[in-house]
Amino acid sequence: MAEMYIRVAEEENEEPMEIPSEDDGTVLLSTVAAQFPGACGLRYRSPVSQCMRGVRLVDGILHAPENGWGNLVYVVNYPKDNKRKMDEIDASSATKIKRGDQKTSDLIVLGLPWKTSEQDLKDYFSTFGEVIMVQVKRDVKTGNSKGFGFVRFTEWESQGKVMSQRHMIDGRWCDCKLPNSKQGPDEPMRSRKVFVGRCTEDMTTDELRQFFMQYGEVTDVFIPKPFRAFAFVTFADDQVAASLCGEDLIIKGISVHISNAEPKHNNTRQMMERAGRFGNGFGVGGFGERVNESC
DNA sequence: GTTGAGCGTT
Repeated sequence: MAEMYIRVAEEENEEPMEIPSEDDGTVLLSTVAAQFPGACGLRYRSPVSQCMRGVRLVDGILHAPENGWGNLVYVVNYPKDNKRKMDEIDASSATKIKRGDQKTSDLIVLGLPWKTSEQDLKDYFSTFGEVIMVQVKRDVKTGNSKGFGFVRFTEWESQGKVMSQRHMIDGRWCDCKLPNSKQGPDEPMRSRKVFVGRCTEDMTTDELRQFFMQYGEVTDVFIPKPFRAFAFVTFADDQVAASLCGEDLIIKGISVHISNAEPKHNNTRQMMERAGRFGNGFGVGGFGERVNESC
């Protein structure tokens, strides 16, 4: 069959575009979609009934009406017959991805000279962008640097640049990477409660409540006594809790890490208890029962 | 008072 084109338009009275058919007279949906992204089919106004008719579509192949394609103008069908909606879906998923990708996180700085201070770090990294947190990890007794620290930028671009190169800091080559606590997929969860790691002793329940209120209604704040450097925050909405998991948030200048409130352990007995609800669920000791309650 | 791959007082 000679090369043939059919006339296709976005709307019935718009200027049509000619779309090539295949050798057997059919038209591939993919060919239509190449010109009209998101297209899922074709329709046309029947010269006989004056009604809109759908074009037969089988396995991505559009089949001509009984009397051939003719000179009719075919109109593109979009999912739910609404192109604007498609655009909105695309836009929202795009921004969703964008948001997810552009969240900054703490970077671990490995290989620091013993003498490097937090001020040194801040001075150095500020050349890459606005720095909102630096830490040098030290021995609690001696105060000596452990030779590594953390840095957090405001801008995702700064973080990317810093991660992509080595750094000469006070005479040593240092590396900046995503810390282990951030690697790997964050496991999904349905809990309304989150674990807040790396709390400092001066953080009060009221302060934590005030801070986390910005994300949603807080129904409970629990800080273990004596001090254990972590806390639990429960939200009214599990989606709020889920959205915070994996994030590093800065409270009073301290970077805290939010994660699933389910304890991470590989204790067989506790795993059996959780999985099968063996025993009475109590007597795990410590705060275990608090972790599981209301989850 | 030392050191030089790692991972932040769960």
